[in-house]
Amino acid sequence: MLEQLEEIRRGATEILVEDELIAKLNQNRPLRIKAGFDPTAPDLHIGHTVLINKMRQFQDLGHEVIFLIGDFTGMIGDPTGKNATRPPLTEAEVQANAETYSRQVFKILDSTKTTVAFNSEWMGTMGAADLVKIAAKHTVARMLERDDFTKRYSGGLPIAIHEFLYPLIQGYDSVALKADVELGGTDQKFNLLVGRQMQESYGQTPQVVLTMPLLEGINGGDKMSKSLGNYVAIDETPEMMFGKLMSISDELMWKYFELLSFRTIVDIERLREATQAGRNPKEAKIELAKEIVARFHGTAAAGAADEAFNRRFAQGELPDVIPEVTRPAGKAGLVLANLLQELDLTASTSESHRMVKQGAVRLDGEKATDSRQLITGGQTLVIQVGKRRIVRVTLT
RNA sequence: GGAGGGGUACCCAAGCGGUCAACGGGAGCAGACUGUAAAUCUGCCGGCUCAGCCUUCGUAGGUUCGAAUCCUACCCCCUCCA
Repeated sequence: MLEQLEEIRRGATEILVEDELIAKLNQNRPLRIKAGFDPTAPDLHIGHTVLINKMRQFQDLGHEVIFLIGDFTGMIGDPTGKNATRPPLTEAEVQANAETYSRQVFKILDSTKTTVAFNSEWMGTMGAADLVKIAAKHTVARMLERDDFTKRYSGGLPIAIHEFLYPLIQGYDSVALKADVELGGTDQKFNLLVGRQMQESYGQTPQVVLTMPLLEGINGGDKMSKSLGNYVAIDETPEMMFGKLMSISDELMWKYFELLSFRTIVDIERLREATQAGRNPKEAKIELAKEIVARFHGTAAAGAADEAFNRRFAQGELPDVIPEVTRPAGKAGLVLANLLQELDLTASTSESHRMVKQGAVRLDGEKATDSRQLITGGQTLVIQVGKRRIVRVTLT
């Protein structure tokens, strides 16, 4: 039991209330572990895995993990951490996203030991009277205690009434599932605590709340999220994953080690000391990137991604795989600026002109100098814009 | 219902009759350098048939030689009072 507690604690920010958790563990039965996910985006990113890894841990300890997909609440949009009301998702979008979620999560969780639930199961059939009953269990003052609501309210930003329902429904989910423990990011603390209160109102023993730290996005600062575009999705290609992980700052790398790596704390500390003693931080970052890529794509793919990255960026070689396209050039040929834009290498011809001016455009490795030059048909050439945008085009 | 404040480019935020395609910051992109798509420095950052032209400052009109800046109506947000 003590070892169990030790393992559960690892990496967690907060356990509320730890004594209650001990009491539950002492009952010697599989606990019902709830973790909810909002199906707002079609793929999971490694930020989610911080939590999923913890779920896996509970699973390995013999507890029952419930992967709750908030398909009903998804239509509201979680106001947590938002400074604006979210646009609601349509039922079809939610459905499609939810399916992708449940498929991906089993890259980490053991599917045979996981219960997947959708809160539309009970919320979808609930009548207005029951919803009012739920709403009656909470007050506006308590709702406004929430940091993001307070900020928005005092900052003059709108809060729609239905956003108040989100935490209430999430809390009710715990009642419906009879959750013993609910996991979530630190930003979820308020919602998770509402669950405790809801369960008490419905005569259940309140769940224990365990929060995990939020993983910062690859640009640092903000938390990793789909909408901010600073994420590494778990079904990205090994090369993309590797590249993105290599692009994090040296400082951020250590946070990633802490939250994502399966290495022991001692092991990570050793790496850090070696780096401080003068080892190239790049080396440690490569180890991190390889570990993560290997988790989702296997060791071989991770090694290959490392090599490809090295060839491409350290030695400036062209990537192995270059997208190929064919384009009619017409009799007179095409103006370079327009061609770049048509190939989606630039967003506009204005940008094309700028890129050429900045020396970012290469044709078969030769730096282009005239954005208005005519590219004639009957040739195949490799066009690069910057280091990452590249295409092999055949002009007819 | 009453009184007041506000809506500017991806985000934040200046501007308050011409010198505004619009200060500044963030994000993003590019170049140089390097230890990597780290850090740092520099440049770019509405569109186009690109040294010229066109369309932007909540929406629609108006005043003016000229408006993001003034006027009118409308829409939306916030604060206080009821």
